[in-house]
Amino acid sequence: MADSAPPATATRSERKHAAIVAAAAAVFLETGYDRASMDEIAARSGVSKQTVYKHFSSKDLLFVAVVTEMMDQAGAAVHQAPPQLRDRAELEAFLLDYGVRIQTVALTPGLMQLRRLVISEVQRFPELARELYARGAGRAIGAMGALFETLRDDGLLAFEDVAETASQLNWLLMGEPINRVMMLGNEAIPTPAEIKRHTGAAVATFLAAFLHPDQR
Amino acid sequence: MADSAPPATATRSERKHAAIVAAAAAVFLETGYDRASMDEIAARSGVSKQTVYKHFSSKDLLFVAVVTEMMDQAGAAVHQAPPQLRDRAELEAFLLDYGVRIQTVALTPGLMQLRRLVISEVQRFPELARELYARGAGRAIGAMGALFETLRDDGLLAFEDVAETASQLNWLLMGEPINRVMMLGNEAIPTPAEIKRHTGAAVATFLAAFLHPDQR
DNA sequence: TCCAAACTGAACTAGACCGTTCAGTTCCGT
DNA sequence: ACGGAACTGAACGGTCTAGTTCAGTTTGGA
Repeated sequence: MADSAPPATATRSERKHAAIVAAAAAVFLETGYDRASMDEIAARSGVSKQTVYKHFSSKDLLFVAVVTEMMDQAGAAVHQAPPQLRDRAELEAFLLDYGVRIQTVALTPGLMQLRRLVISEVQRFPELARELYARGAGRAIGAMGALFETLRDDGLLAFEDVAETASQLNWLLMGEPINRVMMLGNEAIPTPAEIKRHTGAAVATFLAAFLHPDQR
Repeated sequence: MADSAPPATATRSERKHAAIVAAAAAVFLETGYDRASMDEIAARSGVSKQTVYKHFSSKDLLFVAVVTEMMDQAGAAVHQAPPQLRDRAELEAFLLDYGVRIQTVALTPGLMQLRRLVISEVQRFPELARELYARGAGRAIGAMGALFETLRDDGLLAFEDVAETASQLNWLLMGEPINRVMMLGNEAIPTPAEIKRHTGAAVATFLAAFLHPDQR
């Protein structure tokens, strides 16, 4: 019910460890930290409670380990190499592709629920929220900023504040859907067609503001 | 410790009612729904537990009443009449003022914590989250869209999709700060100077994209 | 093959908390 | 001023949970 198929070659202890993390992730995401019961996590792992406490000496530590693991998995799906962009058309095509991709990856039931979970425990586990922010918006904005500086050098973009500019693109793309889905629930996750339309509008606004005058 | 000075002219029952709501708001905001204890709410209200249950027959109902009340109070602080804007300079000045004002009102420790609280209970009380979204971003975008249509009629703005355009302004302004503060905590609330700078950048981008060509 | 480490299953401690109850007191409208 | 409604304070039932303990079983490396 909560397996991610750990390799059968692992030792028994490793298999149990993975099963506990997987079951705990499911239970925490479904019920939140407070209502998640260690007994249910043990039952769903197919493991005794004793064993759960052998691997994770408290509910707090298990929670931190589980959330960190989920962030690792989510982060692994996002990376990509910086592209070579020669003119306005290539830039626009890249931004459209990037916008669709980042929304498709981020607006996932699991990631949105993880976000809600982390926010709901921001007081008790502030370092988890910091980490999620750093790996999400922080990372995206940083990487985009680096790309923008080369594009400015190439005379494709014109702007003053890199961080502000990259942040504006990010929130033109993500602000509306991420906040709507957070509040209205995962049923409000946009369809691919909606993502494409919204991305087109956001990229148009961005280019109207930051495309270098020579490129128009 | 949690009083909002209910008028002394009210009946005893009304005073107790108000005290319960105020104390419950504080406790729910501090600890979240699950960890909030009815005993502590009663104690902080200066009221017996029996009386709490006389006014609110369950923790659920008390929570809904308290959150609704907080949303009412927050919503009352936002309204304003649609302005008359004649040229580019007036429009720009209005947008700068609007941007600063909406951020100043929304990026408040109480409102941010209310947002976290509602998000953390989105599964159990989806109607509260829907309501908060409708009264927050939904209302702001709707009102701004109505204004934008008159500005288009007046030849000040040029755009295709009203809702998308109003949403873009909203998230250019609010996306970055609201999401950063949600994750990094209320210590990350921007200073007035930061709000002003960020608003200037957002409004510049918006006008670059949507100011009518005749107005440049 | 053998033994230490890991695991099982179940019981148990200790505490929190919702919602109820009760006997007695205070308030307020008529 | 009086009677009913609201309130107090404390206790209690019932349920749930984190974490521990224990006696016995399984596993896997040397």
